Amino acid sequence: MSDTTKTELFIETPAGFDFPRTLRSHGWYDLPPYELVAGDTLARVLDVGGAEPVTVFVKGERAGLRVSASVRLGARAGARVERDVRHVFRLDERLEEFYALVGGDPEFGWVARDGAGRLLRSPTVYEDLVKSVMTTNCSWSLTKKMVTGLVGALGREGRDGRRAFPGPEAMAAQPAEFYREVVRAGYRSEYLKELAERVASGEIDPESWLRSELSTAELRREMKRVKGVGDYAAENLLKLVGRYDVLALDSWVRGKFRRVRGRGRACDDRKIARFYSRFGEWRGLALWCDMTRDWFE
DNA sequence: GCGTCCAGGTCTACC
DNA sequence: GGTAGACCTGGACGC
Repeated sequence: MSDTTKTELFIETPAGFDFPRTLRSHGWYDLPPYELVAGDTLARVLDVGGAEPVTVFVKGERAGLRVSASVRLGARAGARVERDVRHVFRLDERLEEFYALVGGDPEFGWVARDGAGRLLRSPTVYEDLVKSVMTTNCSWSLTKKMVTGLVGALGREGRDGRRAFPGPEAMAAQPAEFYREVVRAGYRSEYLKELAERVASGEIDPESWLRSELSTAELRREMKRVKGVGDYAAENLLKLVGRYDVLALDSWVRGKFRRVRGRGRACDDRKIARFYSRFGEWRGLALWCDMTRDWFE
């Protein structure tokens, strides 16, 4: 239940939901507009359709999330905030089948017990798409630099000075030089410009991927029509829209698998795929939980 | 200080 | 369909 007429909302979470684990489920919490405050609160600016964006602070409590907004919210803005918070923490995602599957596995039972498996995402698929392009072929520090530059330069500013993630229209209005010189996106600059233009014009609708009836293979092909989105980025996005029958192997996962499961010996992708194949349509999520287990120990 | 390597890959040309 | 080479950037590392 939630009260949308005040600046504070309480949103119930599903049984077993683990706030810290979801918050730090992967690196997104470390990229603007997300900001970790005092180690246990997620701050972020949300564009809720009003004259100015709103900063919200989300903190985990027993059985729910406490959401504080920077300004008094009307009913419509409050509903938007709740929708976005539910979306980014995946509160409506049904994981019972996954937990039943891993619960019967001696090595993966902890996943269900600990409430793992909810991957933090952005309020829009568009934001996840842009960020995914910015994670490719570079260090994490460069990804942070690019995202920080983009948000700092183009994001709408809230009352407290924090900025929202820019929408496709704002991004499409910038020349490729902006992405090269300000965002420092290098060869990705043309890709980002083209992506923003295609989304702003309606040629591509990333939000539709959330409810697409295409098979995972077909949706993957659709995602890869975006320049800058290859196998890894597409599969990462598939996970973020709730398709877990892909692995999204990158150099970090390959290295981690080698250390955790391969006894330090090099493993090719087929071996990694075989290892998680017993989890069927949930193999990508099982892989991610397995590779990040030590983050929370 | 400088050069090299490589990181949460992808694209294009070519076979 | 598979593969080689190019591609921006910036931090780490060796010298």
